[in-house]
Parts: sequence; structure tokens; C-alpha cells
Amino acid sequence: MDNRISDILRRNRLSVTESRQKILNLFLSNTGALAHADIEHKAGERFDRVTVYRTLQAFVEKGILHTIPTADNSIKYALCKNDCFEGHHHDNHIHFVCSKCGKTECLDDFIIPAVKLPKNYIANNIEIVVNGVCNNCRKN
Amino acid sequence: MDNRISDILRRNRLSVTESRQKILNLFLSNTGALAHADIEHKAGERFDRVTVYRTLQAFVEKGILHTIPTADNSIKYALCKNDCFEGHHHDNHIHFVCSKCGKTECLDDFIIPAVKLPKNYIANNIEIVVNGVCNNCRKN
DNA sequence: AATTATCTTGCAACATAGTTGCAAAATAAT
DNA sequence: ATTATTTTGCAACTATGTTGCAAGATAATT
Ligand SMILES: [Mn+2]
Ligand SMILES: [Mn+2]
Ligand SMILES: [Zn+2]
Ligand SMILES: [Zn+2]
Repeated sequence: MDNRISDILRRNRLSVTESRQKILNLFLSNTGALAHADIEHKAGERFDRVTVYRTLQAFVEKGILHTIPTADNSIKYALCKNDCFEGHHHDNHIHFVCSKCGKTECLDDFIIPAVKLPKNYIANNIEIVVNGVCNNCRKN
Repeated sequence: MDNRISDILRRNRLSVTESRQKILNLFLSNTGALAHADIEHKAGERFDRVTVYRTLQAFVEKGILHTIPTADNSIKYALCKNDCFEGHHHDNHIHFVCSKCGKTECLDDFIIPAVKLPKNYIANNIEIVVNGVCNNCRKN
């Protein structure tokens, strides 16, 4: 399999195994976020449910993937772009869910704006999920 | 039970039953959002799981409650303040989750700001959930 | 107020999502 | 090549959510 993939795994001190390579490959060769179920079935390949759970969990811990909470209460996973590492995520960008094609995207260049809060409230993390119609679906 | 409660139910064309009154009362006498589990056990009272699901669902449909998606992928429910009605919610405010006391609040007066999106993207709905420390917990 | 019609509830049974312990298999270290 | 460590898959389990249906409660009608 791709060399880049085993590099990423080794860099994060994860032993390179077949399922980790295949699951990571799904994210690298896919734009958009994936749900657990997507991964479990993807491409005819079938991984054990438990392995998928543990792999996603490991990837999130290591800062390879981040989670996206969506309105329908299903977690999606997407690649971290740059400066995330073990236990320290910096994925402060807007997420977009298209109601036509269902795709969930990271809008990596669209920074979370400052939000006003009541007096003495402290913000640590701000999640913004926009639901709407993406460029592609608007045209068709 | 409180008169106001049966009024709300009748106004929404819901027959006034004991469980609906008790569950609605929980929200009226409680600041902050409640999760399904909170409601199921609340105050020694025990309602059947199925009844709680169906009641919450009915209240959301009627515009009495709205849902709040949280980062840990658990839905919370909170009262709609004003102009929500059957199938048309207008709860476009910020939600705040305190990481100390765990309380989830509707910041009803804190309007969702406009967010920049890529060209040709259309926003229909914007969810903002802020995680941090509330006024109360900051002082202690 | 009594009867009838409609709606709601609780139970059982089911479906799906997620977790844990453990032996076997795979990977990494020596 | 051998040993040590990590990961996997299975089974068994818990938690969460859904559906059909008969019995009970509420609302409408007389
Ligand atoms: Mn993202
Ligand atoms: Mn709210
Ligand atoms: Zn789209
Ligand atoms: Zn607090």
C-alpha cells in the first residue's frame, strides 16, 4: 500500500496494520467526512465493527482525525489538516453539511468567528455546523 | 397540576395526560436543557422509556421543545421561547455547555452571527455550540 | 352523565450502536 | 529466528431507540 500511509502511522507511533492502512486510505482518497457505517462497509471490504471503533478512536487520540457532531446526532470523522497532535486538536473551522448530497465537508479556510457570550462566560471551544446546499448541488 | 401547563398542551392540540403534564413541568421548572435519561428518572417519578420518547418527539413536532446537538453526541431538549409552532422552529440562538457543571443552556439573547461560506454555498441553518465555563462555575 | 370514538400508554419484542475481556494472530523489537 | 508487544476478531454484554398491539385514559357526542 501507499508509502505515505505507513509513514503517517509510524510518525504517530501506531504499528502499521492492514486495517489501519485501509481505513486511513479511505480518508486520504476521499473528500468529505465519513461516518462509522460508511467505513465499516466501504468498497466491499469488511472490517470488524470493533476494529473500526478502535481504529477511529486511536486516530482521533493521535490527532489524525477529528470528529464532527451533526444535527442528526451521528458522529462523522474527517482528516486533521495540519497542526493536530496527540491530545491537542486545532480544528477550529466551520463544518458544512449539504442537505441534497448529504456530504459533510471541512471548510478548512473558514475560521470560526468570535461569538458574544454573557458576562463572565468563558469559551473554550466553539463548534459551528452549517446546514445548506453546496456549490455542486446548487448548480444541478 | 399547574393550569399554564394544560393550556400549553391544549393550545397545541395535544390531549392533556399525566405524563405530558409532568414532563412539560420538568422543563418549565428547570433552567437548562434536559437529556432523555434525565427525564426518565427525574424526581423519583419513573415514566416508561417509550412514553418519554414519544412525548419528547411530540413536543418537538409541535414547537414546544427544540433539540440541541452536543459534542458528545447526546441530544438535549429545551423549551422553545416564543415563536415556534408546528413544524417551524426559529430557535436561532447560541447554545452553551459548561464543562464544569455540565449544564447546557440556551443563550436566547445571543443571536447566531453571519458566517462566511465558500462561493455559491447556501446556508439554511447554522448550529453553534460553545463549550466552556459558565458564570456560576467561574466564581467558585 | 353515560356512551362512544379517539388518542395515549405500557409491555414485549425487536433493531441498532457501542463497550469489554480474552485468546489467537499479526507486528515490532531483540 | 526468537521473544515481547500490540492488535484483531469473536462472544457476550449494555445502552439507546423503534414498532405493533391490547388495555387504559382522554375527548367528543348524545
Ligand atoms: Mn473538520
Ligand atoms: Mn435553545
Ligand atoms: Zn451537495
Ligand atoms: Zn457551569
